[in-house]
Amino acid sequence: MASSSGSLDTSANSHPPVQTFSFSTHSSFMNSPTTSFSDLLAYGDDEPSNNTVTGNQQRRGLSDRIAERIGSGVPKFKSTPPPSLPLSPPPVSPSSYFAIPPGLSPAELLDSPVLLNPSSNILPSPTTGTYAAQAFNWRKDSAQYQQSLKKDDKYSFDFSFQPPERASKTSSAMLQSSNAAFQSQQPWSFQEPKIAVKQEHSSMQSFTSEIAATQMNSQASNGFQCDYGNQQQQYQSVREQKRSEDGYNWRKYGQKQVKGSENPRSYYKCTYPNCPTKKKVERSLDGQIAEIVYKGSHNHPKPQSTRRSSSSASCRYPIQAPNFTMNQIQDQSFASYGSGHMDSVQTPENSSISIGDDDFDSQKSKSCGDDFDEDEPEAKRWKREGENEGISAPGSRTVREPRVVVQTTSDIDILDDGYRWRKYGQKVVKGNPNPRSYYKCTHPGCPVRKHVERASHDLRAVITTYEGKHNHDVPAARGSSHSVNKVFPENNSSNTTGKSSSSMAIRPAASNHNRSPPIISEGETSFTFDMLQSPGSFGFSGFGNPMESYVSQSTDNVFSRTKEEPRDDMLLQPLRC
DNA sequence: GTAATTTGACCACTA
DNA sequence: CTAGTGGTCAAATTA
Repeated sequence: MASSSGSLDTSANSHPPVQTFSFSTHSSFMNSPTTSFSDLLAYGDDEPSNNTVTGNQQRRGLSDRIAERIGSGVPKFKSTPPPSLPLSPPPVSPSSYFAIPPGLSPAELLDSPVLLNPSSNILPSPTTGTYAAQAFNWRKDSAQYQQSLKKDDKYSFDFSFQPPERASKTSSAMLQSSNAAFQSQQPWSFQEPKIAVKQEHSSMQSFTSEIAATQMNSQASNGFQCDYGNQQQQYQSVREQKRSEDGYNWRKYGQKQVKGSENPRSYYKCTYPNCPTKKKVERSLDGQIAEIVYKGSHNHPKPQSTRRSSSSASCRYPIQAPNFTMNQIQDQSFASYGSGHMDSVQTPENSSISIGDDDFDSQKSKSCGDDFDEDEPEAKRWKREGENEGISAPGSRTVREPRVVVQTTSDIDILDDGYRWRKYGQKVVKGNPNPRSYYKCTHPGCPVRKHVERASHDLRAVITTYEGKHNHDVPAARGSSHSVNKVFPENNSSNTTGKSSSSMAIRPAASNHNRSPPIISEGETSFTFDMLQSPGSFGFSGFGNPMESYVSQSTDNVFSRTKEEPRDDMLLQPLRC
């Protein structure tokens, strides 16, 4: 993938409104006006390794970066924790892009795995990277940024934009950031993670997801509790400190060069006692995250924002669990994917992922993708593990099932990911009673395929697995926003072989600019702010279907849609605290 | 001195 | 059964 260094940026202004999403303020939960978007952003960093980055680097103000980029430079963002975001007033009124409901911090939104999707249509497709792209373009310039950073693993991946000053809280700031985040073209687009490097994996796993996931987690654990008030503080504090990317503390317990990838893979465990969550991070040589895969779900709330100032280990885990945490939400939604980044956020329940080994196997054997071979094993394992670990504690869920808007695919569907797909098969694979639909990208010569199935564990969860990379751009948007969606530059890089992993890896946003907000690749869950706001609580109904639901920014009510799944039946139900 | 990271070795799983 | 690969352990190293 190309890291688009710079390219993204300036165009920021140009962000298509489409991407904009408005948060309608109905939800109480979002009420805290204070949270700034930047905070959100700040929340993002995930990499454990951040630590290594020098403080300066890490701390480097986002503003600086932005300045670099927007004005002049491209913010480098990558590994280091994005320092603060000094958001300069958005060229365009943020509001135009979207309004954040009071109480809801954009940052949170960003954090939320579910990215906001301006257009309800948008599905973050792993392959396309739909969401991610926009939201997470930040990293695009990563290369540059990285350079500035250390190159060894130590990079901090902090995704978080840490606003240097809370000033950023200002709505405008928030807006901007949000915009930026959501719009690929945002002024301060961050570098793309080179993730792209491994697009194969990345397609599914981009860190975007991670970010999102993590963010979500953050929110979940910390934030999404009904009382939002605290969050602000948390975030704030967080900002100041270097935070783990996803908000959790991780201990690296291994690193290895895996076959099929030039990128070393690092293994991390959540430092929280007895927390089974692990994650694997592949970084490109330049230090950018190429792939992140979460395994298991956290059985604890996210560490408080103040979290680890210094090293990851020190993180503090809040003892109290949030009343209503994203985790819960996630349970439904993200959890299903098992280990996705979402997992990180998620509670154990989450881990019930449905992607079964079988699935992968079947893919492989069944001709789905060549590439799968490589990925599969891992994915399988993790999935498996995830399943085992998986916990689904539906019972605890507060969240109601989201209303799912199903995009039905007829012959050719334009899925949320912005690409057009032709259904070419359907099958029940071992390990999952639910039929798996198989789709091919309709673009001539494009090898990308994907299959979608409902998680066996949780019908609400839809598992979408992408195979291959798109060798073309996202088709014209079907709705306004769509064009935006494409997140991942499938096209870009060299790898034609994209693998999609079903694992919930987060993949960094693709370089493509015009894409929609960050995406959780696998989970592909998004929810609209509306959802969030939706009365009752977060309304994260969207979460119900982690992968499936997307947030639609659109003013409409929230509704998550299940990706492809024909779950019409599902209705969004507002979450309640 | 403490804590985190690194790194080689070992183990388990799959083909 | 063997080889290959990935994941984890744990001692050594580094910060």
